[in-house]
Amino acid sequence: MVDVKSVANPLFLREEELRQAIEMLFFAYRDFTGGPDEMLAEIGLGRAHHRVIYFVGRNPGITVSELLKILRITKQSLSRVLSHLVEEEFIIQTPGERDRRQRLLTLTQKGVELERRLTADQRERIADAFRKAGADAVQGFKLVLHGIIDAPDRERFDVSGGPTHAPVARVGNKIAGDKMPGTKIAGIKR
Amino acid sequence: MVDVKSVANPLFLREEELRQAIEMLFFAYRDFTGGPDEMLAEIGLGRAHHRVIYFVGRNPGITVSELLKILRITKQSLSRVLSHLVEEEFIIQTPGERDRRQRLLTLTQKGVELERRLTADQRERIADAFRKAGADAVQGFKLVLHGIIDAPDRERFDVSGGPTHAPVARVGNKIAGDKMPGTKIAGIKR
DNA sequence: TTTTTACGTCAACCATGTTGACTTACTTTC
DNA sequence: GAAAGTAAGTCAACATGGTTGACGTAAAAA
Repeated sequence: MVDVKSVANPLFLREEELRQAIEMLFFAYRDFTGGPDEMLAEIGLGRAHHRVIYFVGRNPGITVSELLKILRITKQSLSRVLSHLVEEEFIIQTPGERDRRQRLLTLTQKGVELERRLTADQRERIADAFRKAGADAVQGFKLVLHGIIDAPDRERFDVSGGPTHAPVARVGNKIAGDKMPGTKIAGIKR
Repeated sequence: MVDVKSVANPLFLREEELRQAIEMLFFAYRDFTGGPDEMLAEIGLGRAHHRVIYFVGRNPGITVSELLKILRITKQSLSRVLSHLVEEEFIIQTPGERDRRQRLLTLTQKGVELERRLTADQRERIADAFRKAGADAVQGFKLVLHGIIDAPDRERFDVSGGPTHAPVARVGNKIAGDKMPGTKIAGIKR
């Protein structure tokens, strides 16, 4: 039989569609973090360490306060994981050149290796999903995620639709102004 | 100038694209849970309570063990939040008819109201993102998320591309067999 | 009747978040 | 050059929500 609701009541469909998205986000995130969590547990680290390692790896020389803005946690909370990572030599701190109050954070070789192992798992999961879904779906995926992210962080991402069907070398089209001089943040590298 | 890397080294682009997706997932989930978290804090509840309320609301009469499978936490952990929710009369437990060992979970009116308030925030965020991105992007979004989710839970979702351009009344096309007789789980309602 | 299952409970522990108060070193401003 | 502001760290106390392990009760299944 025909599903009456979807024909007679578009509002139900909308509600249903949105709930589906909410749930998929829940399940996807749960499974997305599952792999790394297991690896981390084996070496006595947690998800919080992963996040720090990830964003330091992504933004070498990042300052503590920049990292705090990304993670949206308190410095006391960060301190716990960060000092552990420094003790265990996954991360080194070097005083800033221009401002010597800053402690610039960088991964050590050991840190880089761990980061690779952790991210490899997630990258593979995403890559599989991308492959199955196809290039257009990937573009849609990014567009929607982009819209879900709060405005201040949204501009970290260029989602303007890279080379899918007709690869075009986009020349010097500024997408987001650098808010933090001297430091490129999460994913905007041009 | 043209970005040399994306032209000369497609592997770099791929790596870059995957990392971008990883980060967007992080930011999106962080912001996606932010709204409800604030509301919950005001009434002395946490994200864990939200998840329970959500999935009970979605699956009225769900058993404890089914809920545990969805949440992937221990029963001791669930017990803490669940018994609180029962005490505060957001949820009622009724013995199963066929199997009287079971405690079937249902939202009270108070529970339904809270669920609405919490989910409204998330639904609005998703709806905005969907509106901005367009129908095709939404379909891509779902397809990719679907691929990210582990196989066992994947079949909770019908992602076959509903009515976007040409609405078709799909007639009795079985998408996933019921694994749990008598109980419809998260998003599969036909 | 025995065994298995669904659910609950007590206890201890851990990871990771919070607030609040205070310190140190360095930079900026007047 | 002194005062104010800022980057980072620290100590302490607490909350939330996960974990393991052991044990109990009632009902269903073998």
